[in-house]
Amino acid sequence: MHRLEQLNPEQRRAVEHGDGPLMVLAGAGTGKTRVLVNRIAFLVRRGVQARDVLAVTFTNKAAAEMRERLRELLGVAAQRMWIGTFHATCARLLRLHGERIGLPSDFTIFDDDDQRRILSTLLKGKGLDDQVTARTLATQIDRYKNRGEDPMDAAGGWGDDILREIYPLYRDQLARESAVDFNDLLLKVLELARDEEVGPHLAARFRHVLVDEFQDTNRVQYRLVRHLSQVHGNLCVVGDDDQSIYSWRGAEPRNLLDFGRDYPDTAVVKLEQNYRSTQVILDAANAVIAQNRDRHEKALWTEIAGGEPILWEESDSERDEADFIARAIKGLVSAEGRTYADMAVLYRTRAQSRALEEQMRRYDIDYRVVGDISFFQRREIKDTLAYLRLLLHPNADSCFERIVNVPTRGIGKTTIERVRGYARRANIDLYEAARAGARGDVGALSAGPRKKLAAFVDIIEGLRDVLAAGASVAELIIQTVERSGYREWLEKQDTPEANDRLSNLAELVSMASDFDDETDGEGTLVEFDARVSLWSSVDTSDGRSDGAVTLMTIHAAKGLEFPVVFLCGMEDGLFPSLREREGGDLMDAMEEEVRLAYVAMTRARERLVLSNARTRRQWGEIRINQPSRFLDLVPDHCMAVRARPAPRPVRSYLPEPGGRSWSRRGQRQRADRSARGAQYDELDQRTYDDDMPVYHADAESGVGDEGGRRRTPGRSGARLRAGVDAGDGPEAGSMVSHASFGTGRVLESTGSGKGRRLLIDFAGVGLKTVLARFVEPA
DNA sequence: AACGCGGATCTTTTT
DNA sequence: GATCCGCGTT
Repeated sequence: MHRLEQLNPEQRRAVEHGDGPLMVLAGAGTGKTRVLVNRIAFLVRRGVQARDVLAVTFTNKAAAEMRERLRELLGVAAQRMWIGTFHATCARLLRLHGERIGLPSDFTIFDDDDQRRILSTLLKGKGLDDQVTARTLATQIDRYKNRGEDPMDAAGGWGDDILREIYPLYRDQLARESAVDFNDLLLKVLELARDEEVGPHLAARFRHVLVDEFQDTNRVQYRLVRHLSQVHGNLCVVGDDDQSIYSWRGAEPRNLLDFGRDYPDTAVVKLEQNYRSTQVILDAANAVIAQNRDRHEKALWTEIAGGEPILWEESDSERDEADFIARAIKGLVSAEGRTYADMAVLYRTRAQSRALEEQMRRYDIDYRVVGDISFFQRREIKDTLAYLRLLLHPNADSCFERIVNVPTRGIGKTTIERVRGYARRANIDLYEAARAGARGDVGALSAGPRKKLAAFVDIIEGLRDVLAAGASVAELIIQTVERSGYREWLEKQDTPEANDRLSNLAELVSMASDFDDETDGEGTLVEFDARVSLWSSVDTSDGRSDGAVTLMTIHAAKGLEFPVVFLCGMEDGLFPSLREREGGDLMDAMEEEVRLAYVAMTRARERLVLSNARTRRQWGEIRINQPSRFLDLVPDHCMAVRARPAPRPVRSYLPEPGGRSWSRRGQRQRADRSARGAQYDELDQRTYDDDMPVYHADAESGVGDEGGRRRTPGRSGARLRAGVDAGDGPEAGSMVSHASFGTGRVLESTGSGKGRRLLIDFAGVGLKTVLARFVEPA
C-alpha cells in the first residue's frame, strides 16, 4: 500500500491534524486536493471507517476524481465513502430518510429547465406571463431558498406580489409530482435535521466531514455542514476566499472568512507554496488580487523563478482576436513543441466561444468546448426522460404536458385544454384524465381526439408493462424511443439536427448500459434519473482532452490548470463585466470580477497570454470597448514589452480605503492612489443602456480609425455614428404607430442603430418595448 | 393542428 | 446572430 504522498510541512500538518475543526486556506495551485485526499487516507488508516467519512466537492467531476485517487491509495474502501456534491449527497440522504418528512423515496429531481417550464405554465395560467418572465421568477425563488428563507416572506419588493401568488402553486405542483428542485434537495435535508428522530441520527452519522471549495458554499449548505458535523466536531473545510466566484448564486465567502468565529478552537493551516505557476504569473495574479480588501492575507510563492513574460495582444475585432489566438496556438505547437492539450482559452461569457470556434476550425485546430449546452439539457434527452418520469409518477403533470404531443401525434391545444378541464373538475391528474378521455368519459371530446389520446395512453401503458417486466434501464429507454415514435419521427426529418438528436439518444442508451453494468442490473430507473438530473455540463466532459485545445468560461476552469492559458476578451464592460446586478452592491460585484481574473490567471503554469479586441459584436451590434482595467494592474516587469499597446492614463477603480463605496451611477469619484498617478474616469458609470459608443452595424468602415483611438479623460462616451442619422427614428415624447399595437407615446429610447429600442405607452395596450425600426411617426 | 414568420430578447457565471 | 415565443395562415 502507498505511503503518504510527498507533502510539505504545512500540507502535512493539515493531513495529520487529529480531531476537531480544521480550516485549510489553500491558495491557487498549493496542493489543496492532494491535502484533502491524503487527509482522508490518513484518517482511514488511523481506524476511521470509510463509510463514516463524508467529503463534499463542488462538482460531480471533482467527486469522481477524488474517489479515484482514494481508490489508488486505499483500494475498495474508497467505494464505501460518501463523496459527492452537496446536491448529490442530499439526494442520497433523502432517499434514505425523506419519507419521514413526507417525501417518497422515488422522488424526481427537477433541474432549472423543468422549474422554469412549470413556472411558465403557472404564470400563463394566471395571465401574469406578460409581467414577469419565468426566468426572473425562478431567480427570485432561488435567491430566497439559497438563504434558507421562505419565498412567501417576500414583501415590498418589485414583483413580490406575483412571487407570493405563484410560489405556493409551484410548491404544491412539485409536491403533487413527487419532485424537488435543486434547492429543495438541500432544504429538505435541513428539515430532516430538525426532525426529532432523524435529526440526531444525521448529526452523528459522519465521524469526519470534509468540504472542498468552502468559499463557495451558501448559507443553507453551511447550516447543513454544521449539523452533519455536530456530534463528532470533526469538520475540515478547505478553500480560498480569493477564489470565491459564485456569490451570484448565493455563495457566501464569509463562511470561510468567519469560520474561526463559529469554531473558536479551529486549527488553521495556510498553504502558500504554489507548485503550479511561474513567478511571473504569480506576481501578476497577486498584483490583481491585491486590489481587494477584506481577505485572508496570503502570500503565494513559488520555487519556479522567472518564467516567460505575459503577452498582451490587442486586436481590432473579436474575429481578429480569435485569429490571433489560433495562430498563436499553431505557433506554440511548432516553436515550442506544445500540444493542443496543453492549451486552454478562457473567456468571461459563453457567447465568446463562437468566434473562437470559427477560427479553430479555419486553422484546423482540434478543440473542445467545455460546458456547452449540457447533454442532459437537450430537448430529445429531456423528452425521453419525461416519458420515463411519467411512468414512475403518473401524476407528473409537467411531464405529461411535455410529451403528450411529442412527437406530434395530433393532440393539439384544444384537446389538451379539454383534458385539463376534466382533470380539474374531477380533481385528478392529467394522465388519468387522458385515460378517461380515451375511454370516452370526457364528453367534449369527439372520436378523432379520443382515438389519438387512446394511442398515447397505449404507449405509456405498454411502457409501464416493460418496466414492470423488469427491463434494464437501457432496454427501457430503447423501448421508449421506439414506442413513442420518437426514433421514426427524427429519422423521417432527415436533417443534420435530427441526426444529431438521434445520436444523442443513442448516447443516452449507452450511458444507461454503462449504468446497468455498473450496478449489476440492480440500478433502478429512479437512480438513473437522479444521476442524470444532477450531472451537469461541466461534469460531462471527461477530464481528458484527447489532444484538443480546451475552450471554456473562467468559471468552468476553476480547479484546472494548463501549461498555456489564453485569457481573451479583456475589455471593460465584458471583463470586468460591470453589468448591473439586482440587489447587489457594485463594489462587491467588482471584487468578484477581480477574483475571477485571479482565478483565470492562476490556471496558467508557464505561459499566459492576455488579449482584448477594440470592437466586438454583441447582440448583433458592434461595440467599442476599452482594454480591461485588469490589464493595467499587471506589473510592467511581468509583461512582454513588444505586445503592450502604447501607454495611456492608468485607471484605478477602487475608492480610497475607508472611503465611499461605489454608487450606481452619476457620481464622479477620484482616487489617485496608483503609483503611476492614476486618474479615475467615468467608465464605471457606463451601463448597457446608456451612452455606449455605438455605430451602425452596416458601416464597418468607420471602425478602424475612430475605434482605435485611445480614450482620453473628458472624451469618454462619444457616440460614433457612420452614415445618416435618420436611422435613429423618433425621440422620447413623440407619437408613433405600430402595426399591431396601434399608436402610442415614446417614453424612452435605448440602444441605437438596428438595435434601437423604444419604450412606448400604447393606448389601450400599455407599456411595450419595441424595436424602433418597427414603428412609424404618427 | 402543423408550419412559417415576425418580433422580442438575450448574454455573465451553474449545482 | 441565434433562439424562442406567439400569431396567423394552410
